[in-house]
Amino acid sequence: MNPLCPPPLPHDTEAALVRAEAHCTTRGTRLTPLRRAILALILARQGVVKAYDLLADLQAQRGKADPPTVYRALAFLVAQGLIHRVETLNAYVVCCQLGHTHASVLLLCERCQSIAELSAEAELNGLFAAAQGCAFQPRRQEVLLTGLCQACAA
Amino acid sequence: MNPLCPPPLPHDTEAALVRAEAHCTTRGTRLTPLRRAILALILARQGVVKAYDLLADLQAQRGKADPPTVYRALAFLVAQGLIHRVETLNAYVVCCQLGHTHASVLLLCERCQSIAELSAEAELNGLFAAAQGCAFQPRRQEVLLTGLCQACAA
DNA sequence: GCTGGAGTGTTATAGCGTAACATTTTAGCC
DNA sequence: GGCTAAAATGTTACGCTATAACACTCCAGC
Repeated sequence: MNPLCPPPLPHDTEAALVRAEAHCTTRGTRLTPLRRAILALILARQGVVKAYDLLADLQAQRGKADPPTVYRALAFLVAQGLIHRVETLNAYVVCCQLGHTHASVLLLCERCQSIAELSAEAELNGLFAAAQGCAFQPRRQEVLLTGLCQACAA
Repeated sequence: MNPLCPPPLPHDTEAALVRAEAHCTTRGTRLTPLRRAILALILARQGVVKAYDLLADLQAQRGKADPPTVYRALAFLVAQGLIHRVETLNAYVVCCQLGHTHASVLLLCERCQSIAELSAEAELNGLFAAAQGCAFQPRRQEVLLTGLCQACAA
């Protein structure tokens, strides 16, 4: 049982898109061609992606595109739990566990900038409990650990 | 033992400045007049502060000021552990526990935007351990819980 | 007094994100 | 099929956030 998330590189883009489509259908939302295209671009970049990079990609594909187009699609994908926003980087990563709303912990390598996703339900629940102990009602979390990935630490 | 951090409002600005000064002296760094002034402005605003608000304050005080002036001071204060940067908000808050490098967990109320700071060493250590279990070497963390503060939940 | 480094001033610009409104597309209904 | 309301997208313009690059000042230590 490896809690680390994805096979970091060889995303199977097609399969991921099919899964995303099913995920949206289940939720009664629509993965429109535009949204699907942008998700595909994110998957194609395999890692952390910036909005304006996607904008450039989209412009390359279609000749013209403006920021709101990208940002709206990103907002939708985040809302569906298909991608995560990484605040520290002003960037986005694909979620590796769509379908089951999970507590995400992101691991960012400060050397190679790679991102992995950790499943740490128990630890996060501890954190939530601690907050509740202070009469704070947590609803969602943003947890980013910065450090060295296995490869870079070697 | 209340893990929640500060008396939320009545910061004793003078005392905090004195403490900050001592903190810097200990570390061999200099809380220059400019840095001190900006820290004072942050303290005066009692809560989460945006860089350009500080810029406006500084301009009001001194007639002229430019972004790098503020950002350099903020970078210094963050480096000294005197304030925290809140990525999600592109904003800054005073640290309530200067002097002992602590693992900060921020609690942001999504209704009134107030920020509190939680001491949850044990839970964070659990998180670090989980990351290390995946051969990731964490160095620092950014943990933000969003939800409802005691007042707003009532 | 010279020098090097830290701190600050100044100008310009890059990067990130959204408001507001127009237009098109879609789904549901008669 | 045609109608309507809501959702989605296109388009324009702009505001906020942040940093690069270079000049200048100040001060400690020799």
